Amino acid sequence: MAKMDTKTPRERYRTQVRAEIKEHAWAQIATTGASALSLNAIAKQMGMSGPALYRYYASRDELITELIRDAYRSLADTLHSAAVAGADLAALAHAVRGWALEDPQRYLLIYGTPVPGYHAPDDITLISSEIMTVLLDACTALPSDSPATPFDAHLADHRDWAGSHPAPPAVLHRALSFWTRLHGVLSLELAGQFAGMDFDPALLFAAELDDLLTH
Amino acid sequence: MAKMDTKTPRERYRTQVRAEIKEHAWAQIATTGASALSLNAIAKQMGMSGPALYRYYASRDELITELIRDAYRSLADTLHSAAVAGADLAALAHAVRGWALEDPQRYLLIYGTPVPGYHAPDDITLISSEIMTVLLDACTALPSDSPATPFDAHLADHRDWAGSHPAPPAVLHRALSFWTRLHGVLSLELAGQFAGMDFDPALLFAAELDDLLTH
DNA sequence: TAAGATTCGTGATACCTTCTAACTGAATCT
DNA sequence: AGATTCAGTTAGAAGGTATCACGAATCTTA
Repeated sequence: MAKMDTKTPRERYRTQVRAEIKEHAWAQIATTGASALSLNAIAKQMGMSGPALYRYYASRDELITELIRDAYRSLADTLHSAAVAGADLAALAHAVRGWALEDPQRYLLIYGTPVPGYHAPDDITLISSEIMTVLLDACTALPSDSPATPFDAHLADHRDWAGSHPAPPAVLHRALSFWTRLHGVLSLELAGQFAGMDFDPALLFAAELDDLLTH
Repeated sequence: MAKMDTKTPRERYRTQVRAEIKEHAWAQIATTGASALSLNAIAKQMGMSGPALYRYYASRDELITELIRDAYRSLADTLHSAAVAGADLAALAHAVRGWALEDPQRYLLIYGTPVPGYHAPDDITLISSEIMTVLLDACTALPSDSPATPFDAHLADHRDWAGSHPAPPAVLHRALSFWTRLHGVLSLELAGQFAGMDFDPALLFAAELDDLLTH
């Protein structure tokens, strides 16, 4: 396919610098949050002066978009490799939780408060549908004996988002519940909303997951 | 109690300007998000020049904190008056959803991505416990026939956050599930994560609520 | 190998932002 | 009436994004 030798040394240098920029960006985001990300600060940390960074990323937005893309990619890969290793829905849930706790701001970059005007490029939407596919597969593999709800009927007519996945409405419903419920616990935990209360969020997560699997 | 005459005309003017500043702030937040809130822009919109605003709010953080406080207050009032009007858990859920859809950024200001360093003042924490109390009351009023889970046992020993509320562990558990599940659907909807998929989020919300009430 | 083209990094600059400081003028208090 | 308080102004520091023009290093090509 492509030339094996990672192309010219200049491009190698270029991609390496881009990677280094992203590493500093992640470090900064982890401590200050994405909204306070400063290209200037990154440049100084790397020993070069301000505008030099714009040779590698056209704008702050472009860098953040790339970070979002990488975050999605990382989550999709985590789930995919878990699924390949034979993970069931429960294992998938714990994989997501582990991934989120590894770097809370990375999770929140994807699923947290969005900037009103921002629209993710199509390739990112594609990755998110990859994730949904893994989820749907895992839900399909689960026995489903719950009665059809009104929402199930609605989903029978609104299943474009599942692409060509042959899952029945009940499975689509389960996938959505899985997503929203675990996100509910996880996002509140990561946002620190459970801070004062001293119960263990992991147990709430487990309880929600159990309820999801047995009902 | 206090002097009825809303105090001196100067203080009246002061509080009126503070209110006007907050109104402009909310308008700005609704369109640009809280992270892009600009004191300068607000000042210009009000026909006064930049630094004048610092007579009313010592810093950008102080203004945002006040907005957060007002948001919490508004949500607490909404829930409280609904409860007083005899709302059950389902009605409470719809009250929350209505309140959130009224101004998505206001909801996300409370429950969205937090700034890592930020710590809300105590009086805000107090309002949030007010909300929790209304929720616990509504959960108590509901029949509860589910078997005790391991998480229930854990909650029996970690119930400080419920204050002096006499709710049994199963009710505490239900309140937490109520909170996290509805937040799960709501936050993903408000964040636009359901954008591509064309199902109706209201029906997913209703389905989650129904599941919460019947199981 | 030498010339030409490309690309990297720099400093200068424009225009934002938050926020402090010094000053003016008007309203309020004594 | 005189003193004080307080709103609002301009100026400016410090820091941010982003563009531009220029020197310097490197790659390509003849």
